This record gives sequence, C-alpha cells and structure tokens, in this order.
Amino acid sequence: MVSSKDVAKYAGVSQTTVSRVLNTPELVKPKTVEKVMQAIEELNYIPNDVARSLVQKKTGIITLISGPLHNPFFVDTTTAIVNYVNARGYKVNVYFGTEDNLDSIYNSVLETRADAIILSSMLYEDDLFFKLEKRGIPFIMYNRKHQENRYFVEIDNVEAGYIATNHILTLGHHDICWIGGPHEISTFYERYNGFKNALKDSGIGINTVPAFFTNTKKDDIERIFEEILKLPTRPTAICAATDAIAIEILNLCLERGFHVPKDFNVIGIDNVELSKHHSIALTTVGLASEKNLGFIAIEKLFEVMEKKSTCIQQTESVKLFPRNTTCKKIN
Amino acid sequence: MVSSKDVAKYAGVSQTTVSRVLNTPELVKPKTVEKVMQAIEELNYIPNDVARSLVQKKTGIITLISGPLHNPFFVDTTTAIVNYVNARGYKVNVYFGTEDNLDSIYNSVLETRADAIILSSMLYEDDLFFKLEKRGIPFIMYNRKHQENRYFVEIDNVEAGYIATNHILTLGHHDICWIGGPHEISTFYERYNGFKNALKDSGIGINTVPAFFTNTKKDDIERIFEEILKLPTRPTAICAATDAIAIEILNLCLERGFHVPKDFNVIGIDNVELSKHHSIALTTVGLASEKNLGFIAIEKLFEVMEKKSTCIQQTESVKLFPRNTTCKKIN
DNA sequence: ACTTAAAATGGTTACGTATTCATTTTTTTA
DNA sequence: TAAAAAAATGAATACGTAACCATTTTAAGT
Repeated sequence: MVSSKDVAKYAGVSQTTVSRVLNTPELVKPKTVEKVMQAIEELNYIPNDVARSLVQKKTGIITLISGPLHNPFFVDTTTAIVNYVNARGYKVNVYFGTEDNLDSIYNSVLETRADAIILSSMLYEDDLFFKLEKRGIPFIMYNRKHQENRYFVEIDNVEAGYIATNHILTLGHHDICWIGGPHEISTFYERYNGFKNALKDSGIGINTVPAFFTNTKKDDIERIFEEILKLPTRPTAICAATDAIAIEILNLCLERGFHVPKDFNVIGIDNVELSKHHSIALTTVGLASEKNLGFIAIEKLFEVMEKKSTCIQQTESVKLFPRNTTCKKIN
Repeated sequence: MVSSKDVAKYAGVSQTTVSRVLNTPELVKPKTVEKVMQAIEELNYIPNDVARSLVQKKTGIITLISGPLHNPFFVDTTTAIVNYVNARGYKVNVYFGTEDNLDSIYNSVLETRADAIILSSMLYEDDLFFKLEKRGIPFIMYNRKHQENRYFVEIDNVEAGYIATNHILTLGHHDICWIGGPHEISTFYERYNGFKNALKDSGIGINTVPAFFTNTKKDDIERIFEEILKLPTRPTAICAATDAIAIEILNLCLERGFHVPKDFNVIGIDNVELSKHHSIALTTVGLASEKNLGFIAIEKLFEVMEKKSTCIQQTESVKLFPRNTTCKKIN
C-alpha cells in the first residue's frame, strides 16, 4: 500500500510537505501543491486514518450501545444518532445490547479507543458507570440514568407514567393493569412510580391493581398476556411501560381475536414513529417537543466533547398523544 | 495514558514481554506472566487498539452502508449484520445512506481502513463498484447487484415480482397497479420485470396497467397514492415493489378511511418482520428459507475475508406469504 | 543592494504496538 | 558434567502519519 513517503519521493518533496498539502495547503506554494496532488492521483494514494489516529490521539469514532431494533424506540434513536454523528464527520461503532451479549460488548467497548460513547444499556446501579469514568472517555446515557445522576438525557418518566395512567382512568376504566420492566432500570422504575402516583391520586389502592414485570422479550410478554387473560376480573385497559411492549400486546390481542380498544384499551410510553402508523395508532405519552431523545443526547455528547458542557442531566417534559387504542369505557 | 512500555518498566521486563503476555502467554514463564499481569492491573493499562491496528494492518472494523431504518427491511438486515459482526469480535461502522448523504458517506468509507465493506446502496451502473475494487477491500452487496455481477446476495427478484403479481391476478383482480422504485436499482428493475412477466402470462397487455415509480420516500409514495385515487378505473389491488412501500400504502389507505383488503388489496415483497405483526398482516413474498438476507450476506463476506470464497453471486429463492391484505375479489 | 521579515520546505521524532532476530537462561540428553 | 536443545527474554525496528524545530528560499522594506 502506498504511503505518504512514496508520494513524497515521487513528487520530489518531503513527507512533511505531503502531509501539509493534505492538511494545511495554505502553507504550501501552489505549484508544490499541484505537484503533490498529481503524485497522489497517479499513485492512488489514500491517507492511512489509523496512523493519523495514533499520532493525533483521536479516532473520529463514536461508540453507540443501543438496544435491539425490534424495539421501535431504538429504531428512532439509532437513526437520529447515527445520522447526526456521520453528518459531523465521525464514524459510529454500533452495538445492539441484550442480556446475553452485554458483557462481551462492554469488553469490546472498553478496549476501543473511541472519542466518546453513547449508550442506553445502563442499569441504575451499574459498575459500568465507574469503569467508563475510569476509562476517561466522554459518555452519555439516553433513556436511562445511573444513580450517580450524571451524563444522562431522559424523558420525565414519572410524569409519563402518571399521564398515561391518568388518561386511562379518566376514560372510566377501573380494571386496569400495568406491564413494566425490571426495576434495575431507572426508566421502568420511574414509570411505574408514575403509575402508582396516578392510582393514589384517584384513590385506588395499589394492591388491588395487577402489575407485571417482564424483561421485554417477546415470549415473556406473551406469557404475561396469558396471565392477564386468566385474571379473576379481566382488565379493560393495559398500561404498558413502553410502546414496544404496547405494540407487542396489540399483536397478541389481534392474534387471539380480541379487538382494541373494544376488548382492551392499550396505552404505551415513548411515542415511537411506528405508533403513528394508522394500522397501529397507539395512544401513548412522549416527548412534548418534536425532537427525538437520541438526537438530544448525541447533540449534548458533542457539547461535552467540545468542552462546551461539563455535565449533562437532562429531563425532558412529556405529553399525551391520544390515538385509537384507547377510548371511553363501554358499560 | 499508560502504555505497554510503562507496564514493562513497572514490571521490570521488556515491552516485548508485555506484548507477549497479552498475545502469546504460553511463551512466557508463568511467574513472569503473573508479574506483568499485576503491573497491568495496578497501572490500569489498556492496550491501544489503534497502534495494534497500525502494525497489524487490520482494524477489526466492518463498514456497513445500509438504507434508512424507516424502511423495515433495513431494520431486519442491520440487526442481523451488526449482531453477527459483533459476535465475531469485529466492530461495525454503520451508515444510513439516502440520496442526500451518499456521496459524503462514500468519501468517508473510502478513506477508512476497514477490513471489509457490506453495502446495500449500490446502483446497477455505479462507479462505486470500481472504486471499491481499486481500494482493495473485500466487499459484498446485499439486496442489490451491480452489472459486473459479482459480490452480491439477493433474492430472486424477478420471481418475487412474478409470484406477487400472480397471487393478485389469481384472486381475480384485473384492475391492478404497480408501485416500484428507480430502475437504476437492480432490485426494482427485476421485480418490475417479474410483474410484467406475470401480466404477459395472464394475457394482459402491459400498457393497460398503470405503473408508478417512486424514490420510496414517504411524500413521494403519498403523491403516487393520490394519483392512483384519481385513476379513471380505480384499481382493486396494489402491487408494491417492497414491503416498505406496501406498509406506507397501508398507512395512506387507513388514513383516508379505506379498508384493506376490502377497498384495496395490497401486496409487498421482502417479508419483513413488521409485516408479520397482526396489525399489519401484510401479504408478501420473501425468502423461502428462514434466514435473513443480511445474515446470508455477512456470512458470505466473512468467507471472502477468510479466503474461503473468492466470488459471491447468490440468488435466493422466494415464496408467497399470504396474510390479510389480499383476498378474493369481491364482485 | 542589503538587511529583515515572511514564506516555504525539510529533517527528525513521537505515537504504541507487534514482529523479527539475537541473546541469555533453563532443561534435557548423552 | 559437558554439550545440545529448548525455553524465555530482550533489543531493535516497522507501521504511516502529524508535529516540532531548523533551515532554506523568497519577498519586502529601506
């Protein structure tokens, strides 16, 4: 492979000059620039970005640890993040984290010289946070936060849970239930708290309301849905902690011949793009602004990288998006 | 940042030995290994993967140029590809190519020392093919092919177009139409040929059947749908060249109060995961085997990288997946 | 024309690792 | 116990670039 040294020799200049032609051509005599450019052309020279990274101590790479794309939330955020990063001239190393592969992903990520890391896989109490701090690479979490309460962008999850539940209650549903996720994840913990707050404010005892917690895998949600069907009093409304869960519930309902919202009201949280599709038309709670959480997070991460910000602790406000999976209770 | 030299000094050995401890510990006396490992631990040493890449002339990075994720086909393939690559211990640089950013993506990609490239953005006549060959990095295309007819994995697109159209015709629909994409893309060109073949075999003149071609953007599909609604004889069935188009048509139908399949039959091609959702239940044509096209392609790419294969030209057979968006024509 | 400043270029080094080759140490064998 | 073989270690170098400092060339000012 041809190097800048080869170009230099061919053009009859020093390697330094070749480097300058590519990086600071204004410091080189136009005639020399031309000579070098021609050599580059003729030899088909392409600068070695690895060598450049080594000497400059930056790779131009951002690591993204996303959740899997079968969750439509991560479709939206991954799109926003990857496009933003590339538009800024950086590259993105993408990982899709699940229970099974997270350890291996963390190993890989911690050994990689990325310029920054953006991730959604953090638990509320997670050693990873400290490993990342120790590693010294700027990082930001989106959609989840760590108990250290730093470097995150989230929606107001408590409020989201509250609004969703309140919407359902206001529609006259009394027999409702909750499907959430593991409480080691701040998102699920807080949304469930919002759910409980809404019940409390409506004078409903939390113990009378069934709540289920899944690791958000398809099979797991199905198992829970079966349990719901076996409940002594079948709920008329299902509050899902995420649109991903809600949309899977929709699927399970239709699969079994139920009608939504006639047989079941379903509400989610996140307002993912897919929820807007008229075949889905999921009632949900999401960001009040037009922006996407991934976009907000990656924008902030660049601010941190550029030392414009030091610490990010951002909680975005939310609102209800009423669509067709909820309606007044039919008596 | 602490280097292997620092570790060496701290442990009282040479840098060579440190390198050996990490890469070929079986060549080092156990006692020395222990000594070095302790130094690594205490100094919190992390090998510099950039320096390693430079000397080894491989980066462990695969570049993926996918289409955008609002197309569910790319959700499926990106998932398969990223997960496969990571499982093999490689990293993935991901790009989502659209009309607007492809040039900039190609510039970035061609200047990057990736070990291989997997892409879906190739046109049938595309200079990129030759640039990639010149670059000397192994590459593979999925879902599209180049006129040079090398390094690709696709489904049998002609057959897919044929099967889809034939299904519609067999259901008794005479007033049908086609929504495809630009014919510079092999996929669209071939699927449309399948469509034409089916018409011909049914004795229908191709000129009597409306066909529309879009760049598959949302607005564009909407514009076409409006045109379809204005047609002198409104078709009872719409053949879409991809599930992405079909699902968007579904959306537009429902948005306007039409019922599918009562008012319009809709059929797609690709059998994307989303089409299986019971809210969508899209009739479509897809891979006969369980595998995902992205998975097949990335598997093949690794074969090429490992010199097990030299050239890949793979066309996978397809079959019909009848679901709820098509039905016998109601007279 | 002569000095001085500015512009242009080149030589050398650092980045941090793996690799090659040489040397030392240890073990095995006769 | 000496010689030979094997194991363990180290010194030096290459990878390809950018950056630093030094030097040469050109232009400007008097």
